[in-house]
Amino acid sequence: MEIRQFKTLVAIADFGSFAAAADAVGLTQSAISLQIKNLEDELGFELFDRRHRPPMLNNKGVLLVEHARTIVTTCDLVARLGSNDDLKGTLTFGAVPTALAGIVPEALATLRAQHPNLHISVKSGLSFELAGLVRGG
Amino acid sequence: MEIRQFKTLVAIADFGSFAAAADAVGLTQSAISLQIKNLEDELGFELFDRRHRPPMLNNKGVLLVEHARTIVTTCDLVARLGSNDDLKGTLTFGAVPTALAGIVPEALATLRAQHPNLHISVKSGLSFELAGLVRGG
DNA sequence: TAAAAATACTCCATAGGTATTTTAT
DNA sequence: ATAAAATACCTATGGAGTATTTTTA
Repeated sequence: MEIRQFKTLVAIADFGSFAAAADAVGLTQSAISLQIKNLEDELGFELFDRRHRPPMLNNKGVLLVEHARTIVTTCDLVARLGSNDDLKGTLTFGAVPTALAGIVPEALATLRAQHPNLHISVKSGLSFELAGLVRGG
Repeated sequence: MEIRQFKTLVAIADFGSFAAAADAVGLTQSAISLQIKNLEDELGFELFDRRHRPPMLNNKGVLLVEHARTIVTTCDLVARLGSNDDLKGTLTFGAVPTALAGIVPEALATLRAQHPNLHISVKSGLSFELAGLVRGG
């Protein structure tokens, strides 16, 4: 289980195909294919329905994407711990209900504690709805 | 940033020293030392106060341990998704006629295929009627 | 002075790339 | 017929081990 695999999985969910995700994360399609295969092998179950092209997330896949988002988000947060320069302005982000009820509150508290001058706005919605909002700016 | 580094970090926090953590995660002390060094290099700040022996978590280190716990916990959760037993019991849900004729049949088929032990009951009705049923339990 | 961590080096596992084949639309 | 994923093969990066040196309690 590697963070890079989770980032890839999230990218696939957000961009709709292995190839598009490859482009998004700056790797080749075959690398993405292998990452997912290895992840599936390690977990012991499939994440995609391969009878479709591009492969479609199955229900366990969808579930896993949510957890992957948690992990990737936390990593991003961690990566920003170094820059002490205080953030200002407004941050808007979306979260699926599972995340909202899960890690978001605590993450929000941490974020607020570290950046008192940052105004935070949270949108709730399902993955595809959020993706739409992002596309629309 | 690697999951293994976060596991190691948590182990150090829990066991009190690099050497003890090495033992806990089944690696050598030098491997632990390198993992932490690489993590610190990537993040751009130190996690430990080296003037103590064993090194002591500094305040950023303590903060990071919390995030590391989030990540490690989520990974453990993910690893257990495979052994998730099938849903049992009864699921009752309502659908408006349009949905009943549209996406419901296929969704139902999928759901039945994935959870053979789940009994599914469907109520038909208009939105406000269904809302009433939900309120009434 | 005795622990624990850091360093130097070596080896090997594996992630990713290129090229190709397979598959679903 | 075409676009996308899977597969095969190769290379190089870096993670972990052993042995040793440095450090602080």
